[in-house]
Amino acid sequence: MEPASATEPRLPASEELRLADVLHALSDPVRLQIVEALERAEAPLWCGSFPLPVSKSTASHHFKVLREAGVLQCRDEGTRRYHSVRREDLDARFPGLLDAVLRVADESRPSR
Amino acid sequence: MEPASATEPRLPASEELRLADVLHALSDPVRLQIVEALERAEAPLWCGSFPLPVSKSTASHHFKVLREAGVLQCRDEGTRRYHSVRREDLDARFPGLLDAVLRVADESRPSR
DNA sequence: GGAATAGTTCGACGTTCGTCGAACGTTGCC
DNA sequence: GGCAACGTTCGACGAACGTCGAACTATTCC
Repeated sequence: MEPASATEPRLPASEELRLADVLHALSDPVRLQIVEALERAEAPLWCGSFPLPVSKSTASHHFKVLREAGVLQCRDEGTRRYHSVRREDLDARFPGLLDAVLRVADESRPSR
Repeated sequence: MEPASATEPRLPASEELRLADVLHALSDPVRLQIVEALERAEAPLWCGSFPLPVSKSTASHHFKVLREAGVLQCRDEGTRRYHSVRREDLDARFPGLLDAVLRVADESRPSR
């Protein structure tokens, strides 16, 4: 398949974001952890810049799910792919959703 | 297994609600439709009181998923099992989450 | 008792999911 | 060029999911 022009691997437009897709993307503990780490950080992070309890290929898969649901966007720089949360698009389409998810994410993770 | 004392088929306590479980429960279109209908209605509804695009056994399955995630509670009355959304518990544990989901659910369903 | 209604449970089926290691493509650096 | 770092893709695997119809239980009403 397309060698992936990579820098913009088909993100859904903000009006095309589907609630069920976003909720599904956020319903996995590893992906929740990714979104949380990304939001906690001030600057975009690349895939390998923080620890995840899964292999490299699995992590790549989770990032892809989050991108395709419209939760994350990315920007390639050299050999790294920097990810960040699509805050504005998500807030415009689903007001309050991400806030509600992130507000509880950090307290619910350790107790799990 | 247990013939299900039925009226209270082990709902998780409100402090035990897990975010990933709730998000997963809400990430299916049919279940989203159920929650939406229940919230739209003023009184609790029983399973067969509104149309769903699935069979009776599948609908029963979805209600069970929603109950076990802690999204719904039920009360048996005669041959009917009335369901309602656990509004207060959800709002206490995940403030704003249900509001955010339901705010967008009715606009995203027809356009889907 | 018998019939009707409401919901659950039980296989069964095909699909999707999460996970992995191995192989591969890019990019940057020596 | 060669090599290392980074991420994706490709099977493969078992587990979980969504769906169905059939059988079953419990309740209500005649």
